[in-house]
Amino acid sequence: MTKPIAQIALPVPMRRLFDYSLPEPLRASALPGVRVQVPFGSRRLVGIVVTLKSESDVPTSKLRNITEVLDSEPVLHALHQKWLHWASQYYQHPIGEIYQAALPVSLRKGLPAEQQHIKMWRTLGDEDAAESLKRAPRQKALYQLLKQQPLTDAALKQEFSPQVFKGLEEKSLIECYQSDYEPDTQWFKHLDMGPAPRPNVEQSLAISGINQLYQQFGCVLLEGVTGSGKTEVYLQCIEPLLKSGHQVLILVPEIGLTPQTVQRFERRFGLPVGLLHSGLTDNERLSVWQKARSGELGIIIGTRSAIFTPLARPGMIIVDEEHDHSYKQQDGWRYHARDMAVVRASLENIPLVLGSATPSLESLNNALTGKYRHYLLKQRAGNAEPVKQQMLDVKDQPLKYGLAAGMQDKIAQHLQRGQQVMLFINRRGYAPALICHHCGHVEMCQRCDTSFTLHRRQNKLQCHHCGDAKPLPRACPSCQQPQLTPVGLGTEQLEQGLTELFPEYRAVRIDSDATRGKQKLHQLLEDIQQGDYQLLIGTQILAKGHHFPNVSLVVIVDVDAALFSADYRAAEKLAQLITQVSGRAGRAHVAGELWLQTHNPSHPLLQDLLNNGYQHFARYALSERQFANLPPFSHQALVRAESHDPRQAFEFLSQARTCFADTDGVLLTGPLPALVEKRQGRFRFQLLLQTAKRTGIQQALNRRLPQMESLSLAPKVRWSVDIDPQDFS
DNA sequence: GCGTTCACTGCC
DNA sequence: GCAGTGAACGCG
Repeated sequence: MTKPIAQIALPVPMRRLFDYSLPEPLRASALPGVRVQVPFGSRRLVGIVVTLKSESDVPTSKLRNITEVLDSEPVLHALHQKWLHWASQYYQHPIGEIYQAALPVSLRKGLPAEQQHIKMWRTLGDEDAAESLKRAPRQKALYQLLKQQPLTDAALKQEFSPQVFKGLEEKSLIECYQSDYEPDTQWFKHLDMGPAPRPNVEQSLAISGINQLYQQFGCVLLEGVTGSGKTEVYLQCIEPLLKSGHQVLILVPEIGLTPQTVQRFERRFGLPVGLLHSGLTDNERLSVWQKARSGELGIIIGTRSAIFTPLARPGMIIVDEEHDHSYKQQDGWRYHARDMAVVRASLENIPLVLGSATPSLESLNNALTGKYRHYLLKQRAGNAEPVKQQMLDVKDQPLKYGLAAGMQDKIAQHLQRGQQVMLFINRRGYAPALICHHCGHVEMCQRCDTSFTLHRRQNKLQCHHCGDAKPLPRACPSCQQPQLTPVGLGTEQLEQGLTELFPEYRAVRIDSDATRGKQKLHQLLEDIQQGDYQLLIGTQILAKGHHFPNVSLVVIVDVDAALFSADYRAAEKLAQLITQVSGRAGRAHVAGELWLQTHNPSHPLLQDLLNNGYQHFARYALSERQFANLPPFSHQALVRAESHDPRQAFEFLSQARTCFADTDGVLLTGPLPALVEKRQGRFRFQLLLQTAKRTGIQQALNRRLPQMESLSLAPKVRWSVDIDPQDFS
């Protein structure tokens, strides 16, 4: 007997499913995992069938009919659904929004999920009209190509401009038609792989260890210093999987997706690689999604949300640079793609490889306790000299553009040797504040209660929290005196300062201001490789995924802020930055150096990192976390709340706290103001929950979230739950 | 007297 | 999240 009720996940922020009745004609096609269109209030929404059942708790009078079934087969298979339900429980996030996040935008809107037709071009008429096209060489070329055989629109558009098609179409020489789409899912039967280099001993160990996990769940932490050949390990683990027709999903950080990496995969395996990143249109995304689902693509490389890509024959998931913070979604459903990958791999029963030169303390702990297999790659290819890391004590030293005299000399030396110098400062703009020299007034963003950053290049003041900008005032808005002085140092000022100090060398700035626009970053990086610039100034962007063989000196202008940050992860982040950039610079015959400017050269974390390296530092940092009972030795959830009236958000969290008062094993901290207390006109507070066991958080929230939802202030303030918070700002 | 804004509620 | 609802406020 077919069941007449369907439970539907709808894209609304409510922690529940909705029951709909299935009219008789739709019963056969409404399988779990298909999309349906339903009436919801006065709207029409696209939802997903979760389960079918015979009865509903909702009175029959309230049940409405499903309007339409949109798919002939499920867009999410049973395992995928199970995974999303786990996520909904783990992240305590509404199931409908999770289903929504797991689908490409085109499918959320209700567009067809199957690529049934493909746009093709063919010639018209029996005679050869090529002669008549003598004066239009492009049209002639296209015509002659199509005379041989019809070709797909997508392939032709790469080579011919739309005008060429238009010209031929108007002469009635070619036409466009729809052909049935037949995916090639049997690519693995005719593979043409390139040669693989011989791995070294460490690589061999890792490769054979990972390959033991064929079609079997297991997590592997591949801890390899930069240049130790992590990618080669990936490649050699992927090879046997592709040969047996399995697919591999590779996650990379947001900016790490370089064309070189992709090319390396394509060349080695002679297969097209599916790419998923923020620059794609909705249709391009859908196309990769479809080809991954049908089994047409062997390799899919993508950023955070690519973890949701369905695979017909999954073989392995790789998370490259697993420590990278861009894997954590920072709004809405705050999932961590690496953690989602662990659970997905376990459900699909396939191996997961986490690779990093600077593993997160979470993953490292799992490796050290034996939960993950652990392989170390310590040997740098070509026996490149490790970069020498040193500190420059800047106490009592006059600083010019943030640089001590000794540092300026060092920079000069390296420049004179014809090498490049890289300088890091994690602040964009010219200066983080503009102060009136006469009355001390500082221009503040009214909505965020933070000082405006001075952007001299664009002649404006900008708030880095809400993006609000205004023109540079000519005089102090408070006392009308004209002497406005920049305070502090940003990338723009450092660039200007270095140009002044070293006028005979060219400086370039790499930050999100300078690299706005898609190809800008790649162009600048290429120019740097070419040696067009000798001084490279930038924020974190410069540390991610790019190698600069001609850089022999790296300067981190100020490390002190991170050492005394309220964020307990700041030291870990700094250590990762220092280690990552050390690996990015220098090559075999150029001895590289890295210098840190600090007022605290005796700081134990710095000492440990510089004397003993990241591996030692990370183990020390872990013991500190254990001592302080911080993650990964405890588990956290952060309830954030914000409101225009500061009392409401605070009061809501105070009441929330009382909801947990008699919940055993939950340590409560707060409500405390957020690190950025006011943002976009809203006052922000947070309440931290901490438990010893991972499941303690879920148990506590399962019991107490309904109570919190029914608090009178709950609908009045904006609030959300962040499981495993990474960022307390 | 009516038009606009705003908080509030239900959505299956 | 969002649309429909009614109460509150403003204006001539």
